[in-house]
Amino acid sequence: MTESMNLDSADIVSSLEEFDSLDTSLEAELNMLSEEQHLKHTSIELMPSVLSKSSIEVIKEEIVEKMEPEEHIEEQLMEETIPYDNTVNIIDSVMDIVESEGPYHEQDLVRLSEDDQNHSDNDPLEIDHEESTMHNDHEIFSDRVIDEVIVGDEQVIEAHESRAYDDNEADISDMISGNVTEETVIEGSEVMEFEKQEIIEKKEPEKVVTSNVFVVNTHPGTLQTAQAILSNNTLIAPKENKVTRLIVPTSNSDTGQTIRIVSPGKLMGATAKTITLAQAKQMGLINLNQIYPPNSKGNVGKLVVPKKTVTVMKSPTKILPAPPTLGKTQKVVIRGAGGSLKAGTILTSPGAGVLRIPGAQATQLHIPTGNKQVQYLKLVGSSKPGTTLVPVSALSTKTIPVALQTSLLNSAPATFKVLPITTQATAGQPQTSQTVMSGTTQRVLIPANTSQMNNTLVQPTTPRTSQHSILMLQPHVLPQVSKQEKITPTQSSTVRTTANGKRAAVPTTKVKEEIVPKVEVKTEIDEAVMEANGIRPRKPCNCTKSMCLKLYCDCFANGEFCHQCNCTTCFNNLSHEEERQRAIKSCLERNPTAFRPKIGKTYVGSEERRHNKGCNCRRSGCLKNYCECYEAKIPCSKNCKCVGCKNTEGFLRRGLGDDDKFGIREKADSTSARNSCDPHITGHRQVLNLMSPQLVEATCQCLVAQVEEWSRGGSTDLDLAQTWVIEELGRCLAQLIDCINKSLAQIPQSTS
DNA sequence: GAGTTTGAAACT
DNA sequence: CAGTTTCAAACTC
Repeated sequence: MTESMNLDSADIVSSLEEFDSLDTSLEAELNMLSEEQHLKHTSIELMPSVLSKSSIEVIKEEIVEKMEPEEHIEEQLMEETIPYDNTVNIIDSVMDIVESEGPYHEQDLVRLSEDDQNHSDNDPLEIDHEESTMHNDHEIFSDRVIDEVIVGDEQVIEAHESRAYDDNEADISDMISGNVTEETVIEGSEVMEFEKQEIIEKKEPEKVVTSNVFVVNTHPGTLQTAQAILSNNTLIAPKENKVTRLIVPTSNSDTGQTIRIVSPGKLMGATAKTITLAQAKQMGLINLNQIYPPNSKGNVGKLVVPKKTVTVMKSPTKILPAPPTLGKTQKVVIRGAGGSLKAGTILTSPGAGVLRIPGAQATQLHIPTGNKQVQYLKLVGSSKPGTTLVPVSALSTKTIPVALQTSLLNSAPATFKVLPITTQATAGQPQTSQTVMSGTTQRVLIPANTSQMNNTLVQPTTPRTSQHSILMLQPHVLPQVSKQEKITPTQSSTVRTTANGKRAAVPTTKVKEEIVPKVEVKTEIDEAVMEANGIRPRKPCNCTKSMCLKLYCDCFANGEFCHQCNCTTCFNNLSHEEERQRAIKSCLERNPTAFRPKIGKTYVGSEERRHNKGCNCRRSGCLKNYCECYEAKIPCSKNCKCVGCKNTEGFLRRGLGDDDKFGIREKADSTSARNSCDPHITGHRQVLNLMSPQLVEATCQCLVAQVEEWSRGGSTDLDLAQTWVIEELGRCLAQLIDCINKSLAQIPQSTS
């Protein structure tokens, strides 16, 4: 990953943002047009071709006509969603797409990422077509996710209404219960001769006609196909079909027919999508090459695979620990070429389910940014013994630049378990090569073409990837790793302290290669070295009364499941996910930022991290670990309300005399690694010392801390992460320059 | 390891 | 918002 990934991520984010408004508009439009129907049914509406400009104009007029007599609806929608004019703009946007050729442009409905475009010729593209909903600004996660499921030769787009981590009671209830309230599937598949014109031309409002469009119940374990009822030019899916699959004849895929998916939504009443078949084709949703001919049974063809969905996600504004996955679908996108599993394929597994990938296929896993559930990928090679646990660090990277090695996937299908574990994974999992820790997670930086990665994961060979991969492993697996794997001397790592200052960490990260410099540090991964470096796994908690569901519990406060703790009556685990979610909600109600890092940055240009809330120490002088500031190895700030504070030295600025809150200056901790500017060393020697590897390392620590902080904050905004890192780099450079200047200014004095 | 101290979190 | 209680970690012996 690296540049390509960055571009890809940026483009994805951009695309999502661009589509957000359109999606919202479409929803508003559909709300107006099909309000009555979609309140009761999951329906699929077929519309005449809108591919031509004139047709679009017609539709535009129809929309206007339908909107005008319903001013109350319009007003409501304008309040909650978009201005009316946007609806027209949507049509224009659709028209633009129809008129354009090839991959999208920025002004189009969806702009393809660079990565996607690279594969657009041959590979269907995955775009999550997520239903947009109107949540308040406090929602934590995007509320809807569309997952694409591959079942054998079939692929289905499922539109889920995912959990909304929100203050909204209903949303929280959904979140807790794990309900999936909406699943809509479009699929071209085994279809009898489809008489499009017959359907379209039947416009008698109340006439019910059995169509040749089939709605398939795709509930697990069932595959009940029923002919959809055609009513008022709308195909009404059977009401009991919670998950429906529209079967469209292949002959229609290149027509101008419009598929309108109308599904009941809980938050805004109804949600809907309109996609023309031709548009879908052009977008890659429908790949004609994948339309299989009817089989020997005559009217049953194979499938038209809508390979693309479009996901619109709102940037999360809250962090939430380890969301539940019960009843949810996990999605992993296979990138890269090779085999029958083409790039862009989206694999899903229900809950902590299993993804089965045909052998020798995958080259890269992509975790959608909105998929908060997928935090670990447990790669279980059926063709090889052992498993590989691949944690996804709060989706800080959208793509796991980890290829599934061919050998792992050869011949027999590999099994991929998506484990909804935050940080404390199950012990005893055989792991990969060298690991380093990052607080609750550990990252592995794997040099490209490392032959030692044979049994685990290797870097994809696609040219857009860089020479490194990241694996993030749990601290507890380190001993196992050290026993199983040989250390690669060229592996890179850094040592730093996490945002909350409580965890020693040695992350190696390539989240933004061009931003985060690498520091070569030879590391032997064993506990002795870890301890010597001040690295240690997160401490287990000892909670006895809080059931680990209050912020007293560090595990819970850090958004982690308890694992190998000494706690009693622990509810901070998957077995008590419902209680846990309630507790999370409760904490968030008390303090919306409860799960955000306590240690944050000051304003741009500032040099230090600081405790966002500040401490309130009275007796410790802020010189014991009782003090959160001291524990985090940062000086107390103006945010603190401490009494008799002696923790006033600035991080990396000790001795510079500019950060003494109370004029008291005591060395707080001799073991602290925060001092990169020793005031006792002056002159050229000081300058040289300043330019030491330690300083570089410290700088990297700060940069990595930014990424981690961003990650822990639950944000999926890569631009924000980049901004943070750049700002931090600027601060570090400013500090360095400041130190050098001051050192140079002391040279005449020291030498004289 | 038991008891004490401490301060954040939770509660009123 | 302030005062009090609860809690678990840090600390001391």
